[in-house]
Amino acid sequence: MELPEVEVVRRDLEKEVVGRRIKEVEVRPHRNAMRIIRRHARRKEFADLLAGRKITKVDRKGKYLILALDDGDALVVHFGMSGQFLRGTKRQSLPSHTHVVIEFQQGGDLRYADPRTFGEMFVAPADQLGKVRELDHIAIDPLEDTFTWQEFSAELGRRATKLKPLLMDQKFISGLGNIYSDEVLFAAGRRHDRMSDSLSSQEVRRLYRAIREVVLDAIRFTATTLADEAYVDLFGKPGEFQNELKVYGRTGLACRRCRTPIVTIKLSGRNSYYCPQCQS
DNA sequence: GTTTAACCCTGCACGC
DNA sequence: TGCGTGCAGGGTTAAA
Repeated sequence: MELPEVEVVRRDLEKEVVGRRIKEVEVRPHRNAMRIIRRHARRKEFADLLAGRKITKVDRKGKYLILALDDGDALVVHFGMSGQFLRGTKRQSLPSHTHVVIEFQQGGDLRYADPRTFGEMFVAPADQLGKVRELDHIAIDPLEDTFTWQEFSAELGRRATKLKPLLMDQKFISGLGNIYSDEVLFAAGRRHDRMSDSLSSQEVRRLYRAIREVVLDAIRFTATTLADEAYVDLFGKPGEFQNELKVYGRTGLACRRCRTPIVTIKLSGRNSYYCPQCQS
């Protein structure tokens, strides 16, 4: 789950849970639930920090969600690759791999399910929010106003590495993962293995524009739901950007721009898709 | 500074 | 039908 998916969920949460007061939190008995709240020693410790609190705001930092609470603490959530929030009610049975259920006073609940348990959630106390290790190294967000072409260009100048791992590096720019970095590179006409310090200023500008464009487009199409992954929004509805993908997952299919078959290669354990004709 | 691989985990596709 | 194997993926960490 990458920036667009997290942002769509954030917007849903803003409408659905901001202003609601938490009645009770259940951390499910299965041992994997403890993996999700791994920063807390006990189920009760996590639940007690949330009970009685009202959710006042939902922010996003890279792929992290930050739910602000009325006592200044914050519930920090990362979906890993298979985590999801679902809106529900007490009468609805819990989906399999549900690890946490947040019940609201005004009725209804919010479930966190995550089969592969790469996701995580924890309560950060108000006085430590600024120094949460996972959050403070996160680089600039492509949706922020401060993400300018000048800023991007300057940051790029400090590195000398292959473009794809650089785009996926959350300390360089936040929010891009395997899918969107491939889509960004296609939109920019650059290959995954082009060295970042070999780009002309024109190429840098095109890369910058591609990042903004792809991320905004993906959000507009309510993010990407792949066949083997299960991203859905708060109400279980899949995204639609998978129909707009230009290269990701399209091995052997004709490039939408030039009809050349899309190629896939293995790059440090991750699949990379690109058009050998359009990208250089 | 950069690069690679291993690790965490489960569901699923595949071959036999 | 049923088993074993390998793969996917984000982020961290250790090692090269």
